[in-house]
Amino acid sequence: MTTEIAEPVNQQLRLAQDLFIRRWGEMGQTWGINRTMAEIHALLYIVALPLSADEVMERLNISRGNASMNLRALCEWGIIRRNHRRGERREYFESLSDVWEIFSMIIAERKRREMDPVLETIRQCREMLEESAIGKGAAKEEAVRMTRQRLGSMEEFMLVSNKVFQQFIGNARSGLHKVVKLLLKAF
Amino acid sequence: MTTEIAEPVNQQLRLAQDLFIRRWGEMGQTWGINRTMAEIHALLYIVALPLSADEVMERLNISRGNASMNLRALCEWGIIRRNHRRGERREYFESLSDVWEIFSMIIAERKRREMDPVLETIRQCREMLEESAIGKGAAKEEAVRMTRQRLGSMEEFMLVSNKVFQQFIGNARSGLHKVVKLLLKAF
DNA sequence: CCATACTTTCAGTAATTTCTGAAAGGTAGG
DNA sequence: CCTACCTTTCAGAAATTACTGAAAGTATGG
Repeated sequence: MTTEIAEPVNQQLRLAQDLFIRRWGEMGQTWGINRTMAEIHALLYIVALPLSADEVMERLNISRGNASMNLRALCEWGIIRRNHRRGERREYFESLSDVWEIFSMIIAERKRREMDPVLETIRQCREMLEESAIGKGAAKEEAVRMTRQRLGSMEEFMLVSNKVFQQFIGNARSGLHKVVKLLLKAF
Repeated sequence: MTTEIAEPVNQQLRLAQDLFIRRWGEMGQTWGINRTMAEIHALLYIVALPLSADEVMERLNISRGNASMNLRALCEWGIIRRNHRRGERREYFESLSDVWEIFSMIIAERKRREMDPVLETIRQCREMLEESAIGKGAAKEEAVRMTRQRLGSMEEFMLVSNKVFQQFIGNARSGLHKVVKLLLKAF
């Protein structure tokens, strides 16, 4: 009974989901995330159900290998979860449901992978330009002073950003809402 | 006189700058910015001086065409500026000096290019799933309800984020410092 | 400890992105 | 309106990144 009535609805649902998935994939690309990975996450998020690798590969028209690798990467980012069912061998995957939590995970991971190494490099650069490394008089040279100043500003900016992100992460869902309210009131 | 003393210093300065440039280029890639574009910006930022296209291409070992295209893209992002000198034909380029301002520009541009289109798509998806589009009973189907709920959460999240960014942008340098202090005190 | 039912890996290939260099396009001064 | 000097464009080449599919790996129930 349900099927006869539901068919056009399911079609429409599918269309809407596909639209979202495609757009999300495009956005991912411009943020350095490969399109398929973004699409898989969009799919799991939008259907709001656990899906097997087979269902994912069929729905997105991708190979088994591709699905497997990207599902694993998404698990490593912590934004989808593996999901065993007793009495079944097949594994299912589902997206975290809370958007705030999803973005916390992404921010935390990006900080660790990308901000931290840059901070380390800046520290190294500053060491290379210390008086002890290039001589006392030399450190006063205009070009050196300029570069040191720029390194300092960037370091300060990134340290402050990191602290802010730390707060976000530490406080996850309720914290984020709180932060936002504060921000909006502050101006 | 200066040159004899300064030579090793300049070498060391160059090394430190190159280290920063290379790392910044790597980070750019993982954020969806091509390496050369990130490197050019890193160079202009770190030397804190206007450079000509020729100087850029020589320093980074890239072709004239590549330099030209990426310098133009950076200008479009608003994070470097063209710089004519009276009595000279050659153009010079320099980075914005304020890190907070640089990131404001980047955030504003990304919002416009990437967040806004996604928001538009979400609105479209929700329309496709309204009662008027699929029938009153159908709208109650579990799968439809779930997807609508997810679309709604994502839209809310992005709208709030956009508002926050708006504030950042509108307030630029002093505003950002203010925001940060508030945030850090809030917990 | 085998058969089954899945998952992961990875070498080769396809698709995409980025870069080059030469030609065409400005433009300012003469 | 030329010449000298720079900048931009873009077709083709190079480099990078993503994907496939088949073989190898793993775990579970009998």
